[in-house]
Amino acid sequence: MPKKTTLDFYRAVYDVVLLIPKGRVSTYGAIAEFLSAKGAARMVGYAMNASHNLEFKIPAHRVVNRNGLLTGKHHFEGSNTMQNLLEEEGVTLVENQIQNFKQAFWHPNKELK
DNA sequence: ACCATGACGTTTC
DNA sequence: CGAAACGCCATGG
Repeated sequence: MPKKTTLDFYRAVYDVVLLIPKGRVSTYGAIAEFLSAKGAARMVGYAMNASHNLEFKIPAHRVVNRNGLLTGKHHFEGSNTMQNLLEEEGVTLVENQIQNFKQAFWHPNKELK
């Protein structure tokens, strides 16, 4: 069997992120856990950073940390690009913090795999 | 090969 | 409740 490579991990991350419904958000930890790489939440963020170089459009703005805080907003073009994109999709934000986070949180289903 | 860094998360103080 | 320490693992110098 072919062994897992980091590329496979990145690809899987993008796959999951693309599955996040519009107006919903997910977290690095949840995605990592879904990919059986629970302790590798940082890698998910790393994958997002690398996603800028890809031709695919990755809705990285739908991925936040477990607090519902837009920790990665500084990695987008402007200073509030991420927030604008989310609000445009119907997510309420206050001071880079997602309101009703529990409600907006979308968890990947293992059945989906 | 070693050390520092990071779009994270949990535990501890 | 806020800050720091630690664990995690890939990437770069």
